[in-house]
Amino acid sequence: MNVTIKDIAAEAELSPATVSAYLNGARVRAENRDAIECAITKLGYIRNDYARALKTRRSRTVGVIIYDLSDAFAAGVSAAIEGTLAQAGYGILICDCKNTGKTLTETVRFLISKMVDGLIVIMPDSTDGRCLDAAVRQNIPVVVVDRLMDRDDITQIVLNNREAAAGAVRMFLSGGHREIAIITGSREIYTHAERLAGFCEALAQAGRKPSAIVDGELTVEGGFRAAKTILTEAPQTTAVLVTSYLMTVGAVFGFGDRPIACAGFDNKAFSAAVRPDLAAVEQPKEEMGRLAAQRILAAAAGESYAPGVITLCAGMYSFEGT
Amino acid sequence: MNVTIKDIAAEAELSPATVSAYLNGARVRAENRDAIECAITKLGYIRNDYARALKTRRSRTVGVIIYDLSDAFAAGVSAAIEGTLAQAGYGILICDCKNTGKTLTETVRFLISKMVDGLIVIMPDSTDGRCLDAAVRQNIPVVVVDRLMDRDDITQIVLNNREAAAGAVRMFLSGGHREIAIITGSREIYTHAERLAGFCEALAQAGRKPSAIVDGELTVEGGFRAAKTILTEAPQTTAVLVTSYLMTVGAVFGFGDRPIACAGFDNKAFSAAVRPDLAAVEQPKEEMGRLAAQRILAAAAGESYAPGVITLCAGMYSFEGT
DNA sequence: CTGAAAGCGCTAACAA
DNA sequence: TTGTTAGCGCTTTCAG
Repeated sequence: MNVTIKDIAAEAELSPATVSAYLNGARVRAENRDAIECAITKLGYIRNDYARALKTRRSRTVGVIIYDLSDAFAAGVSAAIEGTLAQAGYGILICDCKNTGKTLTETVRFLISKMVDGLIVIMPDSTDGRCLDAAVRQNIPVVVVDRLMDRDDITQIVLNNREAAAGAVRMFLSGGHREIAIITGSREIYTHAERLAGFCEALAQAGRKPSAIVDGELTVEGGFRAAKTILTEAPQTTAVLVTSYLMTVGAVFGFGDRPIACAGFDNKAFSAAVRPDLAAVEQPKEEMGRLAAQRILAAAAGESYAPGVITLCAGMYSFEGT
Repeated sequence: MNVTIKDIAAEAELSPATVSAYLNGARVRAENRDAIECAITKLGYIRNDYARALKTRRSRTVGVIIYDLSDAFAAGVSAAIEGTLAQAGYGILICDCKNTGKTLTETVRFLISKMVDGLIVIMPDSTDGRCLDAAVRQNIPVVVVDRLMDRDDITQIVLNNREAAAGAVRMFLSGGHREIAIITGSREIYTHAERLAGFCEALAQAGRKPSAIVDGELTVEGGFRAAKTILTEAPQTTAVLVTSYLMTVGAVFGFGDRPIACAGFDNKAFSAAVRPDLAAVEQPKEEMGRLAAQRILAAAAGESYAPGVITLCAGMYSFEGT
């Protein structure tokens, strides 16, 4: 059997309540403090957070639901969430929907059964917002990152995707480009739909049309093939916006030596290192994660939970003469 | 207040014990089953796993400690762990040491306080194995992935890194290459030290010496710079082994059009998509994660926990005429 | 097949 | 400041 607060109390010849109080920061007579500390190290006591959570009704754990842990964006945001939360003594329970095959609703229930103090969802797809009902009903603060859902009782954090894409287009235009194409992902995915919309709007504003709109799989290979498609079907193209990082890497290879200007998302490090002619829209992953975590922490600390939409701006890095 | 098993019992006019028994798979009279199910959906009951864990002494949660969630290898292994564990109804509590700044010992204690049923550590550095003492003392099964620690009371899962590197060298040799270099990471890191050792051994066996040994930072940029170094300082080089994925991508750019044969780690998808001349050593991330998770599950299921070292073999993909 | 009672380890009143 | 008591929500003997 494990060593409990009772054992410490016995060893220190005090009551469990006193030990508990001390552990929670209350003032205790110096000699008792020493006795407790001594007993703790001697017996190797580690506080049982489950028992504590059961009593206090706070688990100091938050659930993070993401579609795919292997995705760099999601992993980056998750890392920031973890960092912020860990600093406050919280743990994170991660659920990767992709390889569990469970529905969001089931996953939410699973996490509720784990008594999470908050829920952060990073799911790019277009699942119905009702899958969060159970959590909201239990007053669990919910933050959705990187997409918009049709509900006003949760916090949503998104990038200004339209403006980010439009910015890239304007950069191309002012650089003299007139035949501008886009390599994008499925319209089912919020971010890609928005980026495409921003792209088209900015072009329309300049009185132009896209030289090509090519759908690609969200992989290096997808970007590679999409680039080849542009080369053959819209050879007049001189500039291309690519709406995801992996596709950007593939597209760069696909274009090879062709003098085609490229801008992508999240490829800042990649560009800075090996392709300084490649412009990058950089999503503030750290900030998104930190904000999400802080929202949960604030709610857990009793601050009134104010749902709403937080829209962040992307950084634009143009490197050498694009 | 939340709806508990008592509420269900009251609603169904049964005792909590009966409801609990039913929930745990015991046989109940059909009418009672219906009454319980009915009450559950009516009241929206979700079982409190913390209370259950406290009683049963099993949290159905395992802790995963990794150095950096943003690292593709770690994320891939973690995803496999998550998938396997989720299927068994387990949750995973992820701790990213890099951005919490906590020591491994502290993190282990944190996870113990969360009553984890097992611990999986994916830390490439050379931290002393004693940081796992607390977990072992509590009979928590521990699996360490991707490095070897000097203890025989835990399970360790590693790749046969030496053999993997040697295989790449033999491939180069049989392809007619004689001036072979390596771009590698810090010797402090188990995997890089092993791969370098295997590289040197295989060359020595063929009576040759490395044409260059270049240390790089484990990033795209690091690989890029290392490639440039080889170009200037060992221009006779015709083949290069790179010991990490990001460095491989950087090196490919660094070498540009030069006719230098390359082999890297974990770049299979990348190569298949855009550089079919690039050979790849592929680490079985999924298998590593699955094995780790299964070990924990087996131990949790009461099977005797047999510590030891599991050595896996890498896949070798040579693509077009390397 | 069902119920009563005890307790997992902890905290929160309240009393001393 | 410290101790007593009760109870978080669940499971688990042991009777019935």
